[in-house]
Amino acid sequence: MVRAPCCEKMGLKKGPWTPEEDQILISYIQRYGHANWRALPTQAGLLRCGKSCRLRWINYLRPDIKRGNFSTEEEETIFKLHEMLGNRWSAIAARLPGRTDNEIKNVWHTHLKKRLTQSNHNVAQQNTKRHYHERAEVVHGTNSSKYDIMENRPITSPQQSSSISDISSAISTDHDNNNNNNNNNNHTFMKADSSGKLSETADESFWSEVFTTDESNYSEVLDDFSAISSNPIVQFPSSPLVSSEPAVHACCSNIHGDDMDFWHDFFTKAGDDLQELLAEL
DNA sequence: AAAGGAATCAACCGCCGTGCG
DNA sequence: CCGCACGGCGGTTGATTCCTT
Repeated sequence: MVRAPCCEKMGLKKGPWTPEEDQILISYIQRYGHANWRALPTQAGLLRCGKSCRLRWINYLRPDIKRGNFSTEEEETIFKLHEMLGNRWSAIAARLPGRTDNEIKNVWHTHLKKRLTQSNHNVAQQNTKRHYHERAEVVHGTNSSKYDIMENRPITSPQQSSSISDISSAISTDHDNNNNNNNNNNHTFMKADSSGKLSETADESFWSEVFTTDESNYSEVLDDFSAISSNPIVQFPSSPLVSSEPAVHACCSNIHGDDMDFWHDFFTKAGDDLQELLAEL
């Protein structure tokens, strides 16, 4: 049996929602839930299509929506996640409790993108290969002068810092200073060894920079990577400050044959020493 | 105070993946 | 397996508000 035709557009209202419509939608969802968006407006007595009802609820009427300006911490998180995920607004929103994809998208296009452009303009994009070479040394522990053991993170000069860290510091240095201790665990990334046990490895900025060296869309790369790995570790961490790179790192241990060659080439773009790093995995 | 441009953001559009029949 | 409805998503629009001159 074929389903009923898609929403009848005749007579359906468009444009801004009135307070009365909002109240009808809120009351209905509170009482009956929203199992079927298409049927909802008819049952609730609204002259709207299901999509419009869903959008209104998701982006505006939900009780857990956080209104108001984005905090510095939230903006910083958006920068980091956008660097890693691209325009996957729903994925970014999932890591920002109370914020919607639409809201984040708007903030990005109205505020943050401009800041990013300005930041990129100011940051020198020089000596990339040398930079990753040094970073690889850090991972191998052969260049302790560039690695703060106590802080478990590399020491970078302003000229070497990534776009992510530049943006972050541009937004706020106080926040970082106040939260360094709390965030230390988030900056420490893990990888799986041959037994599947997690062990400590490079820090967050290291992996961010590895992946941002490639001009291609990071999210596509990540998707490809996840698709070829059966490692159950491949999960997006729940904390908004933790990127997906450790998961990518972890699933290297399951990659063989042609796939291994692909990723070998991919990492080669970031510097010859990274070949050794991948070989370790 | 008025006009015009810029910024903001709610809402729509169209596409895509998924699941049902 | 195919076609369709549906939910979800990202891109875009346009009305409104804010700012500058």
